[in-house]
Amino acid sequence: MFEYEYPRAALAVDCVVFGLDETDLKVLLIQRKLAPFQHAWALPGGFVRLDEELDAAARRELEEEAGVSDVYLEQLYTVGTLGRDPRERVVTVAYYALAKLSDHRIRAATDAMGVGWFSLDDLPKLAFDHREIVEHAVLRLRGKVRYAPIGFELLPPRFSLTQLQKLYEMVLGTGLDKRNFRKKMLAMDLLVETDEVEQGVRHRAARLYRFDRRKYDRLTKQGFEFAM
Amino acid sequence: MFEYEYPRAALAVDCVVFGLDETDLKVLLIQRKLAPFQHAWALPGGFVRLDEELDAAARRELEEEAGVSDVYLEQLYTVGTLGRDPRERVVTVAYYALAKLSDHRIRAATDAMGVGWFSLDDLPKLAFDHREIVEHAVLRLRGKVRYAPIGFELLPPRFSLTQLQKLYEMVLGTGLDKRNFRKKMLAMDLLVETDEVEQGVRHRAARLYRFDRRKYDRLTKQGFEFAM
DNA sequence: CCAAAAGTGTTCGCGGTACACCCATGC
DNA sequence: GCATGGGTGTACCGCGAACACTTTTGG
Repeated sequence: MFEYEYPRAALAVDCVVFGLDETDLKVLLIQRKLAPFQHAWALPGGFVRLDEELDAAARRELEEEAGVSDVYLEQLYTVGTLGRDPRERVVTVAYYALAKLSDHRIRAATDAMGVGWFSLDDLPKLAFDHREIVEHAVLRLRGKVRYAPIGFELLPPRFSLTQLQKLYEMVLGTGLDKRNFRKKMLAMDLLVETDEVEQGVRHRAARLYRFDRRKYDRLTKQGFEFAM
Repeated sequence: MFEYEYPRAALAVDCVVFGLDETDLKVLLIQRKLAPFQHAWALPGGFVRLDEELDAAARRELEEEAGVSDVYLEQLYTVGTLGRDPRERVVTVAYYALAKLSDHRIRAATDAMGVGWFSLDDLPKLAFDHREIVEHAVLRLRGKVRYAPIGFELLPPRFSLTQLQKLYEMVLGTGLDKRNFRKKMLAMDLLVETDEVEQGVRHRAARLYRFDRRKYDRLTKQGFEFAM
């Protein structure tokens, strides 16, 4: 047992993991095994250990609860509303993560009972205030994807411009003009044309590109700002 | 005494309070009375009570330690780096606040030994990792002031366009063209011309304006986005 | 040859930027 | 009358937006 002079809140982390399906932007949820909210869907997360960094705790919980690793992870905000956990005061540091659903390890790891990918407009009832956290994460993603090259974290290492555009359309919730999108994206000079093309499609195969992080870092140091 | 099955981190809040002097953007610091970092300057802040919301804790500490109330307050991010407090694990939710230094109550309240306003480029050595938190807050303020009408939180209720422009120049750290600034700001149609003018200046007195929050809220609902 | 999506240029209008002088006021 | 900052307009350029057809490929 551990004793303190004043009462202390429990500290947790929760993760909103986004993944890009062929057709949809999805969120990773797990089914709770224990009360409260037993059997309800919830964000992966759990308590922070005393000797563990916050983002390490987030990654550990993702691995333990959903088998997910190697994601882009960023802190979202911290919620500590009184009564948000019926048991006791729990303050949770929320994170959002971007996973490459094209990564077969992730597909395999999350292919289990009690772990699932849900479309944003088809979420089940969520435990605690996790619904609000997801909403918040969506807004953040929407804001950030326009000013930072994080969209690429949702795509395979090699992708077509159409895939990239679809991603922006899903995240922003709007249609975009193909010619203008390509012009603007290519003009930033951050994509490298590979000599590969799409495979297994029954129409003209699209050229694949990769994101050049090196170049991005270099340009950024010179004051360049990503914008879409 | 309070007992728990697992060890728990202490939870704190810290506030970076910005204020706009005649000449400078300043940060409010307090001088620590107790170890660790006794006598060092630090951000106002303290431990969160178990029955208290996070932002309420931030406001309470501001009031208790610096006599400051009625500020614009927004969560910044949460730091929990191991070893950041030499005593034990402390996780702190950082906030930033914007205070109207024109408000005489604030000037009076912070006019005490152990409370001081410091220019950003003349900060003393700070306790803990508070220096990093301040840097982070400056970046956030710089990013946000361009896309949200929060600059007004630093000015008196009635202000001249020159004051407003100086504010932007200080926060952004760049010079701005007077005619273009006025054109753009007035074009957003969020400022209301009052019939007052600057007092006690020995040159032509500037017209004073006020920010019309109602109008801003209305326009925002219609999809308008503030940008400078 | 047909279906499906890839790929490609031009025009137009608005908004951002650069730029300099006269005016009002207090002392 | 002079010093100090207040206040104002125009020209240009670049970027974002609108918009449609030809090409490639697999079946």
